[in-house]
Amino acid sequence: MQNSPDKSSGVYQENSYLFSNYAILAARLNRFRRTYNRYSQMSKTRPSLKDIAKELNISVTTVSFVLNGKGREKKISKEVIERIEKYIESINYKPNPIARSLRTGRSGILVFMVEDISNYFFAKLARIMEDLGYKHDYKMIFCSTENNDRRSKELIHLFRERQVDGFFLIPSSGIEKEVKNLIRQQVPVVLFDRYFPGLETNQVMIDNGDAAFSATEHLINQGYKSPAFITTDVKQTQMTERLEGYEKALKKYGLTPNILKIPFSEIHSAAGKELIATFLSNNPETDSMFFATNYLTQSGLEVIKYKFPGWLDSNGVLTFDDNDLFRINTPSITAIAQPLEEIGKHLMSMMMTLVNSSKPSEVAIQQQCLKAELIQRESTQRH
Amino acid sequence: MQNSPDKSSGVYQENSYLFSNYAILAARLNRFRRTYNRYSQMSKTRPSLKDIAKELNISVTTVSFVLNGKGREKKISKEVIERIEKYIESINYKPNPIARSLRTGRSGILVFMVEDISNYFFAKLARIMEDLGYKHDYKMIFCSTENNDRRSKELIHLFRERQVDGFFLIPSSGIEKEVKNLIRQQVPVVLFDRYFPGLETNQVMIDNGDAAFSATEHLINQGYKSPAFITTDVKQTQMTERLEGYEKALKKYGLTPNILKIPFSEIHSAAGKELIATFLSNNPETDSMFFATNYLTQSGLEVIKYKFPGWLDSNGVLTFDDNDLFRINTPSITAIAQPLEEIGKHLMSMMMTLVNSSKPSEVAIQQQCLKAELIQRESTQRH
DNA sequence: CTGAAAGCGCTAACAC
DNA sequence: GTGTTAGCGCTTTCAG
Repeated sequence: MQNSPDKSSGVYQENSYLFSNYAILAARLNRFRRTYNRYSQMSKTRPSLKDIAKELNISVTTVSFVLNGKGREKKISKEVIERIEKYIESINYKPNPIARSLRTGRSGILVFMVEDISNYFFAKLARIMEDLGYKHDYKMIFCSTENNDRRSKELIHLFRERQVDGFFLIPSSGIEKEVKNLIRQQVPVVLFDRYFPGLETNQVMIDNGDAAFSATEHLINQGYKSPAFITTDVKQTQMTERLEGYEKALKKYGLTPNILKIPFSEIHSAAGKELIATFLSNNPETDSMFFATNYLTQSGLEVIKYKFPGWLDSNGVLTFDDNDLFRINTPSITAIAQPLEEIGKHLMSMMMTLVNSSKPSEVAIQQQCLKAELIQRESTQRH
Repeated sequence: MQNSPDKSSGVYQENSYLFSNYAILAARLNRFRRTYNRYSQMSKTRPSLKDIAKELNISVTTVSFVLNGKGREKKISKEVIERIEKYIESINYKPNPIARSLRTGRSGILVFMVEDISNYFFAKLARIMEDLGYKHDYKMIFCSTENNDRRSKELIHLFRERQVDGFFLIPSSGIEKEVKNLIRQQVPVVLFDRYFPGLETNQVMIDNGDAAFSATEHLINQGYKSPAFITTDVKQTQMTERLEGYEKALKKYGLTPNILKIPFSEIHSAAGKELIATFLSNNPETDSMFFATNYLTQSGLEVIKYKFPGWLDSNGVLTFDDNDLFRINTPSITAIAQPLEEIGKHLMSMMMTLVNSSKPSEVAIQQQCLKAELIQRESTQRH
């Protein structure tokens, strides 16, 4: 028996190996050892599907089916379904999501990647998305890219590996290729805030150009003759469109544009504030400033407060992106408010159509362009 | 051969099963089918450890060891190590973190649970933690509990299941049991902002009582005779300590406390603002207000601006928690600033000692109580 | 209708 | 030094 009677047969060769007494005993020993370890750990480890099946004397398959609500579909008997559900309930069993992810490739997690989660606009939107995700049984996770390509790429990779089910993305300028890749690999992606002009993506934007145009027109209508535009040197759509809106309005009224571009790296620094101060000194005719983002406005207000006190008494200020404290400031600041709730709603509904499709890249491209609202406050009331 | 010669032997019985022609063939068929499926998917699927091992003609063990930097320890030859590393590099292989988590029970993720991620204080701290985590090779994820027990518990469960490696927690009042459980189960937990008086936990707090005392004393020294304290009805430590600090100072100077407690549910609502307005009307002797949190201050400033214009010209305002815009406001607002960077630093270093221990619950309890800083601004300068 | 078993990709105990 | 293999907990195909 120890030797295979027919060396030429693969089947027998395989068996001859199995028949070696040593091999058999070693295998059994191993088996016992595993089982032992299994039981000795049992007390600390949570019950698994297998445990439930064993306890109920049915197979894991059946339990799994019931667990995933496929009981009826798989024609499992009512009594069995009930018995399983009752037991699961009673021991408060929850399937291990990691194991499930490993098997299914899905995770129930959506990522929300913004420039800086501590910025008011992004933080508020994140909060809204967190609740919306919750409603759809998705967990949202957030991260800050600093509008930096390397960091964005790293984060995309990281989450991709962790099997997140979809990306809400404020893209930094150099990640077009990564975004394309995600889409090609059937990963649901929705862009917002800014987009790639050459790339057809699912996205929800606001009409930056229109909003900036109206805002500038508002300044002009209020009697300001020389509105300046304070922006950054970022070349992404959200910024270029705002600039164009401003320029278009000035052109319409035959005024001369006056633009200050602050390097992105300096937007939170003293050097950035210095640039604003210098600009204001060098352009004394400026009777109003339109800031392209809320952090620029903060810097601007600080400069005005400490270096040009009284400037606001006779001059105007207007900002893109609202903020609770702009309402409270004296004077309160006229602001272009993005419709956060609406943005969130559209983002989530687009994402849901994508995650529910087996071929997200073949879902018809969805694009939304929302209107922002100009909230007129004291800072643009001519006295 | 088909029948076991000795039915009484378990060994032979097992083999007799294996020897059934049908069973063997079915098994082989299955095997082939799987393999086929495997290869047919190959093009879309990322390379796995097994693929690498096959390609390099070595075992997965060896590759795994090298991958985890155990090459030297396991005495794997230099050439092999190099060969593996080069290949891994060349195909840009990254191990699947889900599979790794399933196996190891760890995830490389830390959770940061706060009351409301869109609140300035929490958002800023989150941003700091995100960067600190990154430095220690941990991914941070954030979520908002709304200081609500049910939600906190759900989130803790959710993340616990997902094998997060540790919790930074601002506990809501009713989750003491859950926190205890986590600790008992050897899950690293660090509390901050507030704590459970009866429970010895790893924590980093600030000296709320001292800060509130000094701030109140500052008001009194500035000549304010009747400072009011505007707080919420929340009974957690961060709030009760602030209140005590205020009361202690008033007592020291023989003044009468005047306290407004706004229900937590109304802190962001119009009703909350109404309460402040009513308070101010009913207590005309109030010559300064000390707000216990930054959102109360926002409400307060709004009420003052729209219902009591000019009030700030002769009265004072002071706030717990700083905010960029308090600096910019006119008048700029005197604030108690928490040392965010320092809090973050301590939180992370405590967490690292916990995650690096095999028995986190046996690590000596670590507690830090940091000092907050009073930043004097215009809103408390007597004119 | 239910069960057996493969396999997701990795780790690590153990064999040799 | 290196290879074999069980097993983490689940899903799902296929058999019967």
